[in-house]
Amino acid sequence: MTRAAKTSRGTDGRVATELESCVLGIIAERQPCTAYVVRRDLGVSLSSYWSASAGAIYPLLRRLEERDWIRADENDWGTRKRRSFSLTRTGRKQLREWLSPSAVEWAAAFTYDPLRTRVFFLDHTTPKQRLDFLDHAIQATRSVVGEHRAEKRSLADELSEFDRIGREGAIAELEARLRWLRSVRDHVASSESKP
Amino acid sequence: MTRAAKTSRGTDGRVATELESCVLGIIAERQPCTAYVVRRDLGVSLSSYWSASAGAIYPLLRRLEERDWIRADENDWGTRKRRSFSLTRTGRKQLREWLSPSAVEWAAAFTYDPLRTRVFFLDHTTPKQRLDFLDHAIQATRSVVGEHRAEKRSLADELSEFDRIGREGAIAELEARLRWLRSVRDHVASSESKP
DNA sequence: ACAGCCATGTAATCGGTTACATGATTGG
DNA sequence: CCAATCATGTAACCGATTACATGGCTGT
Repeated sequence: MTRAAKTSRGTDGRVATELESCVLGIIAERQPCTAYVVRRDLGVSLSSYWSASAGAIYPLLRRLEERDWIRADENDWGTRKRRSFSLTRTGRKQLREWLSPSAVEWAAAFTYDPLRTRVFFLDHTTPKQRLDFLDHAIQATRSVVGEHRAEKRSLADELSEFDRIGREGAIAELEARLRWLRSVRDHVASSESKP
Repeated sequence: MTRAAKTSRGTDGRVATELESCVLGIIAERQPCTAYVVRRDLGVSLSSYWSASAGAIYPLLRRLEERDWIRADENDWGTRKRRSFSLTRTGRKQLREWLSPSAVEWAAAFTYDPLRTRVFFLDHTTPKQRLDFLDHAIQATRSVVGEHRAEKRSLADELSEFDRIGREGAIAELEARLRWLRSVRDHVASSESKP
């Protein structure tokens, strides 16, 4: 994705990827916390964007540590170490930078929706396939909205204020997508029947 | 992002990334066309997601050629070759696969919005910074919506049906995001004044 | 003739993915 | 005790990014 500008320049000139910043945020919320907690939080968060795979997170945490944005206390746990991370002063600064107006510009311009991308090319299918695609898209989106709503309800009590607000935002955007898909479907169906 | 599943399995078992599929779509629309045209089309398309950089496109086209999804006729142009690409039969099949219901599931689940991601962590800023962030976000989103509207209007005549529809979708989602941001802003402002 | 854009590429780098390995803990 | 799950990592790969190099065309 844009992959365009997925990084934002921080206070010390260092750049952080979105994922790195997001992890900083999670650590801020849960510190001191382990890599595992970071992964789990990331997994249940809205963003279906990152896989939260170990191969992504562990090296990332090492990077953050090297930059002195996070610090780890080690306590033992069997033969292995168990490391709990907290933000450093610089890390907190970096996080605030990520949440500052200066970072907003490109974030606001960001739009990406793989369903919509496909719609652009729908004229390369037969009318029947088109309707088929749209019907499935509507169905799938509906069910995703449902899941989000259910999850929000079931988590209701344990969600922080901004967690709740964020989830509402995701639902609102999905609903807009759904309304649009329906209008496309209607349009296609009607231009179908009377040409 | 989930980066997760940014690929979809095609008819012959081969997987294609979203970008690869998207390029197949562009070639279908413009064939025979050069790499440069592909890049330009991608650049003006809605998706701020890809940079449409040469370093992405040229190797990608080579890949598609190796898989026999596209074919190039070469005509000379000075000392260099100028290659014009068209879809092969397999390529067309692959494109239709990408536009089939089976690909819809994960595409529908995909949500990502860097502004929203940030809102999740807004409790790690001061109240003042929060409002600042939200005001800028609203402003930036408003202006992006404006640009899209203007562009749609100015291109009106040369847009294909689904181009126009796709752009409307992008605008609709941005407007939903904007409404949500405003409600967040109001909420934050009011919970601010009477704590 | 030269500046500036159009156009085609290559090289190095890097973040994130999948797949794998392995140790610790818990529940039946 | 054994299976399942919790938890911590590593290795190989790969698509996309930035930065660079270079050739051809166009207008003044």
